[in-house]
Amino acid sequence: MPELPEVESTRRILLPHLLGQRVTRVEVRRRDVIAGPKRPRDLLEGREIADLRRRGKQLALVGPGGRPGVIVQLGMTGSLTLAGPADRLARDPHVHVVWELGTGETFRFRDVRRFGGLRTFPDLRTLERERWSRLGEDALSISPARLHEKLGRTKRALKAALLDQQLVAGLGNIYVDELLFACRLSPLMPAFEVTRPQAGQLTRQMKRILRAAIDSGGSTVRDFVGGGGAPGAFQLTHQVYGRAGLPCRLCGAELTATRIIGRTSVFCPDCQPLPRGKPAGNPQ
DNA sequence: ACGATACCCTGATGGC
DNA sequence: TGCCATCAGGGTATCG
Repeated sequence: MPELPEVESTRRILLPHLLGQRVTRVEVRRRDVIAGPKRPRDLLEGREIADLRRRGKQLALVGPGGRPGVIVQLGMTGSLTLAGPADRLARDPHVHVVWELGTGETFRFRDVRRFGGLRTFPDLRTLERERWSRLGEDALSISPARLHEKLGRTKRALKAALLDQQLVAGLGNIYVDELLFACRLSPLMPAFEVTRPQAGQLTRQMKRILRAAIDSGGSTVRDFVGGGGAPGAFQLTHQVYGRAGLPCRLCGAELTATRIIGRTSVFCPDCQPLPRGKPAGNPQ
């Protein structure tokens, strides 16, 4: 499922094909995946694509001078991929919006489960004010001090806090599990008990893991495909995600699965022990 | 205000 | 083979 690395991979693949290209036509096949005005011009028809930005797991298509701005949220199963000129092929019921470029290339928003969607804004300023200001700092740029301060202000389980996009933007279930394993921290420990050195380690490992994942084109779990339609390869290196019941790669203990805020969470009970005392919040 | 929970949705999977 | 239940989960609304 698309988290920061998958979104960034998508951005990098699309960038050279989209930047400076004029959108000749936008075909909206499913209007209800779009929030805000849904006229073709609100989706950049007739305009050039001036920028492709990312904050956390969100991508924004930006027109000249910042007008208009369109947020693309991939959700669980969404993808934004390049394709050839028009589709004469069989209609894919999960392709909801198609952009045609002056070059003859197209790109499309496809989302099977429709947890993702698009959101239009008159300009980038409004987009930033109304949506991106609500997101925490991007996981690739947050400082240890800032992360420590934010974690210190919540009693939730550490994993719940790291999944909160207002606290830090970009982490999802996969990378949080991998991050906590790399730092030997229990997903169930109270966030405020993270020490300053541990926050430093979390920050470093977070960036290391995310960068490595970006370099391998993202994780392909179920049906993520990058901007070029090819799957990523990072799932080959997962240490805990999807490995419940299997032996820990470090100590051999059986990896445990539990649920934290409704998410399956896998960790090593030996390598990631609870500091002592009780877990945070209600891990139901 | 904060934290927990329900809900949206479809496809894959497993049991019978 | 088919049918049903279960599971996956990001973001948001809503509840206490």
